[in-house]
Amino acid sequence: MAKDFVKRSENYSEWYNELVSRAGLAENSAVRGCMVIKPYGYALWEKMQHQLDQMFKDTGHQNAYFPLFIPKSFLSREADHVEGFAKECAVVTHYRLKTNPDGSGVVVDPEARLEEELIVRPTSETIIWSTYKNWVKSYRDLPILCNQWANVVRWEMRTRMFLRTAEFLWQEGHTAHATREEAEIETKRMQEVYATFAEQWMAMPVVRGVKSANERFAGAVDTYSIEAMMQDGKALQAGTSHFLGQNFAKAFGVQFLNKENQLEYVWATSWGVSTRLIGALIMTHSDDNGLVLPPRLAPIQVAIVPIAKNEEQMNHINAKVEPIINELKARGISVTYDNRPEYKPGWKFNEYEFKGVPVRLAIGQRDIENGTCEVCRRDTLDKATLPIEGIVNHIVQLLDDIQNALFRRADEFRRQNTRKVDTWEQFTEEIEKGGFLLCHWDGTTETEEKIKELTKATIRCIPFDSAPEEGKCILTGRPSKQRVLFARAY
RNA sequence: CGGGAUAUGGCGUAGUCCGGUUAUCGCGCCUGCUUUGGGAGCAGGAGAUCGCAAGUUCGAAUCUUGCUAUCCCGACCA
Repeated sequence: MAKDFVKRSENYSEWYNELVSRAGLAENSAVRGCMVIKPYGYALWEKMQHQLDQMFKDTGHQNAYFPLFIPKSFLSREADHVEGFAKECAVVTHYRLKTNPDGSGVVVDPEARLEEELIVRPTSETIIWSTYKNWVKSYRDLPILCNQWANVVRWEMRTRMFLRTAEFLWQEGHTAHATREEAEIETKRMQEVYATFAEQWMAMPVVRGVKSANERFAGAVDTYSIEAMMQDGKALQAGTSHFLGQNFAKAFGVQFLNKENQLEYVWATSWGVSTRLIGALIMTHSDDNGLVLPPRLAPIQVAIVPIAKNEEQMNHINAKVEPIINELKARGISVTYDNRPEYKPGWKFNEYEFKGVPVRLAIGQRDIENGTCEVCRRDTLDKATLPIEGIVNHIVQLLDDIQNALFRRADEFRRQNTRKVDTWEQFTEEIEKGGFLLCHWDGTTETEEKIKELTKATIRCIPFDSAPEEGKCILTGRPSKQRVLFARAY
């Protein structure tokens, strides 16, 4: 057990913050609401990025990059869009500083005021659609399937590392299509890409569904999301894919000539996931001993710790371990051999547990004599002493087992904390326990907002796998044809 | 933007009510020796204009006023 570490069950928020900093993922910066992603956290992000990027390319997308700054007038072209983002935009008004006349530091040069203010992108729809206008003339120019890896700024009042920071890293895909059908297929395809990534790579089960009007992206016709359940029972929106209809095409005048030589507006989608996924990963698997990372995303998959009483023993162990390292690397497994003399084995054990390294190998004099090593798996902390002969095959299999076990554990947790609720009384009681509640809802925004006001619970999504079923709205008693997913959310 | 709180070595803190030697302790850091199968022990050492500014006083981390920053609770969070 780690020393002085806040327990998950005692204070989930504190546990989360301390875990993020002690595992070396990130820390709060001098700039309010912003976060420094440390090397280990960034290595994890790079692993995620790499896999997602591959999946985007496999579905026909290309990367591009658009400007950080958006002219203020662009943002206001789409009415819903500007309303949704206006309250959280950072604005650039000047382009120059000058020495303070009283000699103390620098001040903004009032002469250098921009004619039109620039907005630091909170999302790039507007700048991208103003660009796409020039790219699209004919049906032959379609579809446009672009993705950008970038940072965005949303001036949030209250922030939380990885989950909600003023600046964050993400990818945003923006596509243009000739037909509604094609755009709708694209929207769902990307939602499925996200769901696959979450489940197969992050070992995090998600609910696929569509957002209610209230929770929809500003400017979208439909928003599809993947929703995950965190260990404290709260929901986390882990990724969204929006069908934008022709809203942005009309706002920016993006038209094309179809085969019949008629002018048409293009159909659009946008979709994104962010470094918030790291927060999701932490809150899905980690425990009181620190981070638990799924093997497929862990920057370090295997850590090897030698236990030597003197230099001679260390030399023996070094020699014994070298072929194991080479073989692991040859199998595409990332491995760290930590023979730093300044730290003791116990310290290293704790350190790698904190960092969530899936498999740890310990080799000491005892093992050298017996031709064995100790294998410890991070998810269960089970230890086994096994022959070195064939250990690499064992590790390859073990990494696979851990990946599957993590998913099963998270899936089981989610199943246990998802309940059907049919009365208001039951609802107010159950929502306090956390978890997902499947309930009937009359389909109106007013009811949804009333429920939010009374219980802080929101409709996370209308799940795709929710079968048609006659019922009565938990609040109003009006008829409903399907259950929707309620939860308190991050 | 409302309500509450805090600000002391790199980090976490005692001291503040009731002003008075050289500002407390732990972690971390440096040096040395002994250690190494679950965060080692001992000895020595470095490191602080007590958030900033002004005031009261023989004397301020401590009292007063102003400012700044941060945290928590609300509001906000496509």
